[in-house]
Amino acid sequence: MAGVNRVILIGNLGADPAELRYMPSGDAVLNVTLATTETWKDRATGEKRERTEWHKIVFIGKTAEIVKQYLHKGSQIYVEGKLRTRKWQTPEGQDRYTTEVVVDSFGTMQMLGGRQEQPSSGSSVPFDEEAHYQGQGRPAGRPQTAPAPAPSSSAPASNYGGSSTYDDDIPF
Amino acid sequence: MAGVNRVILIGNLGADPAELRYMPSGDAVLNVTLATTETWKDRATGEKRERTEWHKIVFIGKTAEIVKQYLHKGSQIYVEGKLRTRKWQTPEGQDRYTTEVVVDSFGTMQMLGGRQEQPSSGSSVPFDEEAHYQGQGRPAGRPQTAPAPAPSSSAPASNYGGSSTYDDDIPF
Amino acid sequence: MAGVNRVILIGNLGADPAELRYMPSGDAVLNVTLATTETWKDRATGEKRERTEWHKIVFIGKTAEIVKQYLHKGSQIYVEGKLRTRKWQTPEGQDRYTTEVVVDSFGTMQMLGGRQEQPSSGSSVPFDEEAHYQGQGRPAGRPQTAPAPAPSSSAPASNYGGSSTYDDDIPF
Amino acid sequence: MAGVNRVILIGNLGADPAELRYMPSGDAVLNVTLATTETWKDRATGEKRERTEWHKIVFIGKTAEIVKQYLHKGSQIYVEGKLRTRKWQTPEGQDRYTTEVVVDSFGTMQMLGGRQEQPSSGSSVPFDEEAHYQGQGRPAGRPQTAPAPAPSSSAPASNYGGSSTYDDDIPF
DNA sequence: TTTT
DNA sequence: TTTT
Repeated sequence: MAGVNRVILIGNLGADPAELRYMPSGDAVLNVTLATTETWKDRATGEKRERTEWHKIVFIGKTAEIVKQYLHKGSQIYVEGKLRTRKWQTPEGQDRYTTEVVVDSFGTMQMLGGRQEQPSSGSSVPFDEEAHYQGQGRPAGRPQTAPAPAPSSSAPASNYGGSSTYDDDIPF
Repeated sequence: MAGVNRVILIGNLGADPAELRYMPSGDAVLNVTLATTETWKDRATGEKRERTEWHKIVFIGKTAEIVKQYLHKGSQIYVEGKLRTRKWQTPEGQDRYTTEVVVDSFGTMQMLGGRQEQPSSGSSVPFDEEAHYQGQGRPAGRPQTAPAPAPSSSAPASNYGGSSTYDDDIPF
Repeated sequence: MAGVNRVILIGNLGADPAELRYMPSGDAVLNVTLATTETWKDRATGEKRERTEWHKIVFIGKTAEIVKQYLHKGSQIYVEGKLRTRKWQTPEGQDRYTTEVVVDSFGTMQMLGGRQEQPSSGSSVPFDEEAHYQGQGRPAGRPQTAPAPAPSSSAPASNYGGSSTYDDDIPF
Repeated sequence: MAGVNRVILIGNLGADPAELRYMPSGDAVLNVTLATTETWKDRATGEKRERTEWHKIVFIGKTAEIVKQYLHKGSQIYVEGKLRTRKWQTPEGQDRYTTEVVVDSFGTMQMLGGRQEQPSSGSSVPFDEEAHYQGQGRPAGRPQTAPAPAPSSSAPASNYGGSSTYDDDIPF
C-alpha cells in the first residue's frame, strides 16, 4: 500500500514556456522541457564528456503561472515532482505512451541562479491570482515557502484554503 | 533566495511513540526516534559491518496522530521532512542545540512492511479523522495520499501556523 | 552546467524478474516493472481512491544480480535512480521513445518488508559476489551498503561499461 | 535492515571555507555552514516572513577539495548527503552531540548560479586534480560527474574500478 | 532504543 | 554567517 513516487531535477529550460492552458477545474497547466546535463571525465582519454537528458515537465496550478511569468529559455530551476506515464493515440489510432514529470501542489519549483528574473514582458497571463487563490488555497495557519514577488514556488499551485489575507498578497 | 531543505529516511522506530502533545493552534506533536542502519562489507577483512544512526523525528499535525495510532516499537517507515536545529537551555542556563527532522504537512510518512498494523489498543486518540480532514483538507479534486482509515500519510492536511510561543510550549 | 537527475520510488514488482542479460562489459542488466500506488480520499464523495503508476526500471550491474536473486513478484523495494529516455525504432522504422528509471552504481536499491526473502530457487546466477566485489569495490575504509549475502544494495560496486551496440543488444 | 538516510539541500555558504584537514586515510575533510532559507507570508498579518536554517556540512574526499578551491562565502550549492550525529566532549568532560550532513563519495555537490566561479585566489590547494583523480578516482569505466576544470562534483572521490572500454562508448 |  |  505504501507508495512513493518522487523526482528531483535541476536543469535548464529548453525554450520559453508556451501558453498556459486550463483544466476544467480552472487550474493552469504548462508544459516545458528541462535539460539536465551530467558531465564526467573519460577515464581512457581524459577528455571531458557530457550527456544531456531532456525531461517533459508538466506544471499544474499556481506553479504553472509562476513559470509562465518568470521563466524563460535557459532559466535554471530545481523541481520536485512525480512520474506519470500518459497513454495517447495517434491520429491513426495507435497507442503511444509519454512519461512526464508532474509538478503539482505536492511538488516544488525553485528558481536558481540568483540574478533577479524579470517577469516576461508583454506577459499574456491574464490571471487573477487573487480570486483564484481564494478558492483553492491551503488551509489557514499553514506556512508555505511563499515568495510573493519573489519568483520561487514551494508546494504552491494548490488549494489549501485559507485566510483571505493570505491569498491577497501571495500570487501563488 | 532559493532554498531546499529535505530529508528522506527509511528506518525503524526505536520505541513506542510517547503521548501526543498539542500546540496552541491545536496541532498534535509527536516525537519519536528512528534508526537507519547502513551495512557494508569491510573491503580489507571481508567482514560484514554496519552502523546505525539515530534520528529525532518530530511529527506535526495529522501525521502525528497517525503515528501514535498505528506505529509501535520496531515499525518500519519512510519519512520525508526537513532539518531544524533548536536551541534550548539547560536548567543551569547553558545553551544546547538539538537537530531534528520535522515531518509536517509538507512532509510525508509512509508505513512499510506490508503486514497490516493494528491500531494501538487503548489508544487515547479521540480523533475524528473524517471530520478533521474535511475541514482542513486539500482542495477537492486533488489527489492526496490520505490517511483516514489507512495507516499512511502523505502531506496530510494539518496546520502548524505558528504562534511565537512555539518553542516555549513544546519542550521536545 | 549543474545538473541533477534523481528519482526515488517505493513500490512493488509487477512480476518476477526476467532473465539477466549482460552487456559486453560483463555487467548484468535486468528490467522490471514497479508499481507505485497513491491513495487519497475524494473530497467530494468521501470515497477512498487510488491510482497506480507503473515504472520501467533498469538495474545495471551488481544490483541487477541481487534483484534477480532475491526479488519476485510483489516484492516491495526502495529505489533511487535517474531518468533516461531511450529512442528506438519499430520494425517499420518509426521512432519511439521510452522513459526508464536507471538504477546503476550511482543508484540504490533496498528491499523493504522485513520478512526474510529467500533466494529464488533454481537461480541461474553463478555469481561470486565476494570475488567480484573485491576486485571492483570502492576504496578501502569506505562504507558501502554492500549486498553480498545481504539482500540489499546501495551504490554497489559494479561496472556497466559498454559498447556502442548497447541499444542493439538490449531490447528493453 | 533496510536503511535510507538522505539529505538534500540547496543553500548558500555562510562563510569562506576554512582550511582543508586530512584523515589518516589521506582523504580531505572540509566543514562549512550552509544556510537554507524558507519564506512564506504570515496569514494573520500578511507580512512576508522567512526563516533561515543553518546546517553543518562535512565534505569528505575529492568534493572537499573542490569546495575549498571554487566556493566562497555566499556561493549557492546543491548538496546530497546523509545525517550523522557525533558525540563529543567538552573540556569539562560533558557529552555533547552535533548533527551534521556528511557529503562523501556517496553524496553529491553541485554548484549553482551559473556565473562562472573563480578558483580562490591565493588558493593553498596544491592539488593536481588530474593526477589525484587518477589515483583515487572511481574505477575505470565508470561515469562520474567529474569536476576537474568544472566546478561540480557528483559522487566522486571514490574508486570503483571498471572496464576501460566503458567511457569510450557509453556516455551514461 | 530499532532492524537484519 | 548566506541569500532574496
